[in-house]
Amino acid sequence: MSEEIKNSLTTSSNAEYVKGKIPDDGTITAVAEFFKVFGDPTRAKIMSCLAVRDLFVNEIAEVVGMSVSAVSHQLRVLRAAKLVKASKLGKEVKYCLDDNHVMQIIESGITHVNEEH
Amino acid sequence: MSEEIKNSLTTSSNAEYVKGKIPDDGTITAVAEFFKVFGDPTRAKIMSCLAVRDLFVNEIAEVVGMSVSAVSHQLRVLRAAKLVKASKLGKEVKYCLDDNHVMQIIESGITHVNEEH
DNA sequence: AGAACATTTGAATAATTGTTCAAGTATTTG
DNA sequence: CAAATACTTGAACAATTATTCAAATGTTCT
Repeated sequence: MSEEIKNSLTTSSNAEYVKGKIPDDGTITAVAEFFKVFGDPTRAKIMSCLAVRDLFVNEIAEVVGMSVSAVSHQLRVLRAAKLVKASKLGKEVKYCLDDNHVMQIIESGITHVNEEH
Repeated sequence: MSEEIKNSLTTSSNAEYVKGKIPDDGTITAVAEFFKVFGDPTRAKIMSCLAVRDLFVNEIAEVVGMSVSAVSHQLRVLRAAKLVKASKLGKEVKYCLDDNHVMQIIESGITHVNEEH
């Protein structure tokens, strides 16, 4: 059978079927955007810290071993993603995890990387 | 009480305590690396497709609306991360998800972005 | 062997991103 | 009020990355 006829019967309809089954573009973009936030070691480490205990910015900086400025920049990203929450106490700012399943997601990542293939 | 003395009692030990409780740097880096792969809309879409049905490269390209070359480049990333698997059938290559909980992770992402705050 | 097809690969380019440094805001303390 | 502290912000820079384009590989079919 010629390639042309074969394509008209199989290839196109296979793609068409899948197109109708996957999430819409907006959802997929949002999900990718969400995971991108986890995809940086500094941010992942910050979230791991806050899973243990609420901390001030300078404490986070000490734990992750980076400048306060660098940490602050990343905290802004995490705040925008609604993954951490800030509360001002005097001149200090205390940060905590904002989302119940943040740590659940990180842990599923840890589970994955600890598996051998 | 002076800041200096206060710091020697509280700030440092708080950071020290958390340092001992978080995963080691290697694990955190690996986890971040893992999530980075999910953090691109093209790759997320490709994985969503393969969750529906195993597909050839040209079919994936048609579904995601990108060039075969661009898709092939991303498939290489996904293969390296052991998230998809390739099998050659004649001159075509069929791809499928390689990992049981790939879709589980994407779905936890979808759940998150669908939640209102 | 040669043409057609499916996929991969490498180099180039444009865009995004993480960190640093310097300066800014806000709060407390002497 | 001035100095010190805690944090944020903006600009600049280096590094990474996604896509495109052209060329290469490998397979099937005549």
